Amino acid sequence: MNLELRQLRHFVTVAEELHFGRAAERLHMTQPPLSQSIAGLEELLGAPLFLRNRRQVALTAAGSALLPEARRILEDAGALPELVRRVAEGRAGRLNLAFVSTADYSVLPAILQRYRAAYPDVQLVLREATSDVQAEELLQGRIDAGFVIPPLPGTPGDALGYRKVLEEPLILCAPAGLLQGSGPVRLRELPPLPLVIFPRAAAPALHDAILSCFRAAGITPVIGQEALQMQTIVSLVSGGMGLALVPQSVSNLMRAGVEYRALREPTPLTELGLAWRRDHASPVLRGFLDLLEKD
Amino acid sequence: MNLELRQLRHFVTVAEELHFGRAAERLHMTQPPLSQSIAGLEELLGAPLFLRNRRQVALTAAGSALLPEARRILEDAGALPELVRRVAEGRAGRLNLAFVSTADYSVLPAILQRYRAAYPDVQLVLREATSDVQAEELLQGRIDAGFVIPPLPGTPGDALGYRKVLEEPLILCAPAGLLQGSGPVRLRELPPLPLVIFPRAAAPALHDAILSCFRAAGITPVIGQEALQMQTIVSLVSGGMGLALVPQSVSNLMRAGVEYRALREPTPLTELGLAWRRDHASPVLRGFLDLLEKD
DNA sequence: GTAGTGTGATATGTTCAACATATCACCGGG
DNA sequence: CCCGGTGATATGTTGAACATATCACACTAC
Repeated sequence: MNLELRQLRHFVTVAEELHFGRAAERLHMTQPPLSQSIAGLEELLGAPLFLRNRRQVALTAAGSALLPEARRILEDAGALPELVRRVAEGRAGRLNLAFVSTADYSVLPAILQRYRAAYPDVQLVLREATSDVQAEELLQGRIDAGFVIPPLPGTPGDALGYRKVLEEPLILCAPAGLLQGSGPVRLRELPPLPLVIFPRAAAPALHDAILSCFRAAGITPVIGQEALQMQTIVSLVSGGMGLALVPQSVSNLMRAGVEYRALREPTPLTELGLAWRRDHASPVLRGFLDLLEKD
Repeated sequence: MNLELRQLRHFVTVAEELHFGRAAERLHMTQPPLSQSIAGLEELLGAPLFLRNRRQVALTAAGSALLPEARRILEDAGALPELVRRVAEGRAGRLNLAFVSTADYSVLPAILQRYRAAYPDVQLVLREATSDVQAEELLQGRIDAGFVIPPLPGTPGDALGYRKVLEEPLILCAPAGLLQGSGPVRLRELPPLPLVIFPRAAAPALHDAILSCFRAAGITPVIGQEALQMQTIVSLVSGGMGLALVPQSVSNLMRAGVEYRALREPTPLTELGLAWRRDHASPVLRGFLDLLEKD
C-alpha cells in the first residue's frame, strides 16, 4: 500500500482535535473508518502516532514530528490547483524572449515594462540574438517569441506567426565633427568613408536596403568593419572606422564621438516585428501577444 | 473530490514517459484507468496537463509547471516513513534538557558529547535552571529531563524517575592570596569571611549540607552575598566578597583571583543526578537514558 | 486509395477498499 | 453498581479504481 493524502488529512485532523469522534465529524465521516485509517497509516509508517489512553488521545513523539511535515505537504498540495490555473491562464510561468539589438533601443523597454505590470508573476528570460538565429531557436522551441527584422529566412510560411511592431526610417550615424551644418544630409555629399554594417546573413533584407540606398544615390559603398550588434557598430563609427545607416531609434544610444543625422533623400523604412511558432500554444505567450494587440 | 498522491504519481509517470501505455506498464496497471485518472486530475486542477495529438503526447505549460511541484511533494511524502521511524526509535527529534549550573563544570560536557556522537540527528535544546524550577518544568512537560541536585521537592514519589550521575566532595573556594601554604585547609583555621552561597530554595539539601559543615567545625557562618549560579558565586569570591563551599568539579572553572582547596575534615558528598517524568515515553529520552546506563 | 498499425478514449464489468451501522470493551464518575 | 463516554472491532454497502473489450483516429506502407 502507498501513502495517500487522505490519510494525512485524517491524521492532521485527529492530531488537532485529539478526539476521534470530533475529528470524524469535521471530516464528514463516522468514527470507525477514521480509526482504521489512522491504524493503516501507523502500520504504513511503522510506528504508532497516537497514545490512546481510553480516556484521552495524545500524540507520540513520532506523531509530533509528523504533524508539521504532514501539514506542509497538504498545504503544498492544496496550492497546486491555483498554480496550475494561473499558468494555464498565462498569469504565471516563464516567457523566453529573444530580440535583435535594435529592439533594445526602441520598443523593447516599453513593451517589457507594460508586460511586467500586467503579468507580474511571469518570469521573463531575455536573450539578444540576430533574426536568423532566432528563427532557428523558435523552431526548436528554445524561445517562445522573438523581436526580429523581417523577412525570416528559410522557414515554411505558416510555421511562424509574425506581427509588425515598429516601422522607422534609416538615419546616418557618422563620427562627430565630420559633417557640416546641422540639418539632414545628402548621401552623395558625404566624405568617402567605408560603411560599417552587420553581416548580410544577420538580416539580409535590411542589409540590401542599406546598400541600395547608397546605390540609388549613385555611390558604391566600400564595406569596412562588420559587427553584429548595433552598439558595436555605433562604437566603431565613434572610433572613426566609417559611416553607418541605422534605424532611427538607435539614436537613443547616445555615445560620445558619434552624430546622428536624417537623410535628405527618401529612405526605405526598416521594420521590426515579433515572431513566434504558430503551433506553440503557451498561455504565457498568448498573454504577451494579446498585450501587443492592444497597442 | 480531493487531490490524492496516486494521481500525482500517475501524472509524473506519464510526464516522464510521454506515453500512456508505457506509463501504465511502469505503474503496474492498464492504460484505460490511467487515462481516466489523468482526466480526473485535469478536471480537478481546472486545466489540461497534456496535449494529445493522436500520435504523441506532450506536456502543456500547466503540466510543465506542475511536474517539478508534483515530484517535490511525492519526494517529501516518500520521506515521511523514514522520518517517523527515526523519531520513533529515538534517532531523530528534539531533546529538551535542563541542568543546574554545577553540572556544566562536571559531567554535562562529556555526556552531551557522547550523546551527540551516538544520536547526531537529535536536536539538543539546553537550558540552565535550578532543581526546583526543573521539577516544575518536568511535570509540565516543558523539558524531557534535567540534571538536578537531589532530593526534588514536593513531587509525588513515583511521578519522576531519578538516576545518580555523580557524587563528589565539597571543596573550599577562597579569594587568591588569603590562605597560607598549599595543602588541604581546616575550616576553623580560616579567616572569618562571610559565606557566599545560593538561596536555600534552589537546593535545600546541599544548602543544609554546606552550613552543617561549618557547624560541625564549630563555626557559625555569616551568609553574605547570595547568587543562583556557580559561576556567579565564584565570581563574587574572586571579588573578595567571601568564601564558598562548592562541588569539587567547580574547580574546573579557572578564574583569576580565586583559589580552590580540599578540606581536612571529612566533608559530606554532594550528588548530581538526572530526573525525568516516569510517564513521559519519548523515544529520544529513552535513548538518552540508555546512554547514561552504559556509563 | 486502402489495409495495417499504433495510440488514447470510451464502454462495461469486477473487485476491493473506504465508508456506514451496530456492537463491544473499557474506564471513570455519580 | 450503573451509566455515559470513548476508541476498537465486526459486518454490511457502495463507489471508485481497476481490468477487459472495443472504438476512433491518424499516420504508414503498398
